[in-house]
Amino acid sequence: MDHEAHTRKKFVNMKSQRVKVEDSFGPALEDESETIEHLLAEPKTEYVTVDGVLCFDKENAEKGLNMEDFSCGYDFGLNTYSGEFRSAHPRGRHDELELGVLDGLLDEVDEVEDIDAINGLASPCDDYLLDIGFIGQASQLGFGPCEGSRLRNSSSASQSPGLSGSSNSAVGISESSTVTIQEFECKNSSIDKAVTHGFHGNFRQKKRHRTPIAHPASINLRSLDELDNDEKPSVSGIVSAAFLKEKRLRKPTRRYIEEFSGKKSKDSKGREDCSAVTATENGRLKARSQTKNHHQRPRTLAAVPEDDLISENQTLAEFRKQRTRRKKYASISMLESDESDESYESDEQPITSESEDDSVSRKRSTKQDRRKHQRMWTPSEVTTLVDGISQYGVGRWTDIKRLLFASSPYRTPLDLRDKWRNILRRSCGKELKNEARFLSVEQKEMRALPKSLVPRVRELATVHPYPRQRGKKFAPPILPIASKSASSDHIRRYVRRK
DNA sequence: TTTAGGG
DNA sequence: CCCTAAA
Repeated sequence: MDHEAHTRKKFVNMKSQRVKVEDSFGPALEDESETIEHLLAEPKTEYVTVDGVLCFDKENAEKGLNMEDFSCGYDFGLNTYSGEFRSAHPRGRHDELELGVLDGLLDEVDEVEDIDAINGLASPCDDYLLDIGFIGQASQLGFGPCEGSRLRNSSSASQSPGLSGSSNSAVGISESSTVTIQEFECKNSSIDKAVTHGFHGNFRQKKRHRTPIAHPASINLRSLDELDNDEKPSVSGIVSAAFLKEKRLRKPTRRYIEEFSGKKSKDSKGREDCSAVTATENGRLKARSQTKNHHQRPRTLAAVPEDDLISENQTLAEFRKQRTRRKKYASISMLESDESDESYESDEQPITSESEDDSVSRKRSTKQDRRKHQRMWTPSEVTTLVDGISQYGVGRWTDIKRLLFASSPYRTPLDLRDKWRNILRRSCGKELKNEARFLSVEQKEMRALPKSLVPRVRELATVHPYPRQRGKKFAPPILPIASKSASSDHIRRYVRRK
């Protein structure tokens, strides 16, 4: 009795902490399962997890699929979990421990996905991992060493041996289970699909279920669609659960169809390397959601690793394009190791990251990926740029980059050009205009180009009317240098501009 | 692949 | 900074 109450309370706390929702749970719930129901319903992620897994489990049992390792490890997690909660026997002696651990686990996760959780629909991946971990915990605690060991076995069967040692600590178990999931995910795509599907589908359907395995492709698409639409409904759990279900039925976007028509033929196992770099990718939306796996290493899966990389490269031509460009410039100058940050670091993310590191990077990548870190132009840089322009001419951005900015990989020729454009705009047009009104004097100083440069800039500006100069109508018609041939051009410009 | 322009 | 069209 006491335990029950205590349990509930703890859970409520836990949930509200994680989802940051006012707990609307009824104060007194008759039986345990009821309680669980509510708890799960609120932050629909858990709910989904359980359902999905259960379904999956059932599916496995019925179909007798040959996914031993996965279904094994997973089943246990699930069975354990559901059993634990439905049994209405919180098992006094485990209560404290369990809750503690769960709490801890959630905390841990919370750190990782903080904001996402608030948004109601945490990014699927996060949930994914979270839930796995959660289940792992539950199983471990609920059933004690027995189940724990089984779980461990299952995971160790397909996973690196190191994890099998963590039989006793709850953390160890959860970790191993998590790893197992990831493992199989990159190992067996069909399973992956099925599971993903299960996770995001079947909200209220405890008994009936679709046949995930039967149509891996469609499922995959659908679940990916889900991933794609990470516009997170900021609704409370219950509502969004329904909403999600609704959304689930939407047909996948064209992009996904295209993208995975090629991919699914080859088992889309590891998507690691794309995930990390999503920051710079064009189709950012989708890739971001894949950040979950990006740390899994090839190691145990001798069979697959290359394959997926290839498919990845094939499908992400754009991305590759960008990346190669960056790499090129990176190779130009390897110095300034600490300056070449995100952009490059992300390239080798899969290698350096660990399980823990994983969460950190994931957080980061989900956050700031809209723009690649904006870097202020230092006066010296500006000087260099102007130097380069006067030296090599306007428009030779690549040359200038290569020769003068070789040491700053983050400045692409494009950046140089943009900067020049800005400089010009400022130097010729109304110098200060209105833009800097809110800036302090210091800031203005900082922002304004070095005085020594102004004359040069002006000079260059007169020589090379870069964009269509609006401000510098000082010497527009004259153009001492280019009298005839170019003058017509300029005239045309002026005409057109107006 | 690089530049130019527009956003 | 980002994106695209042109070259």
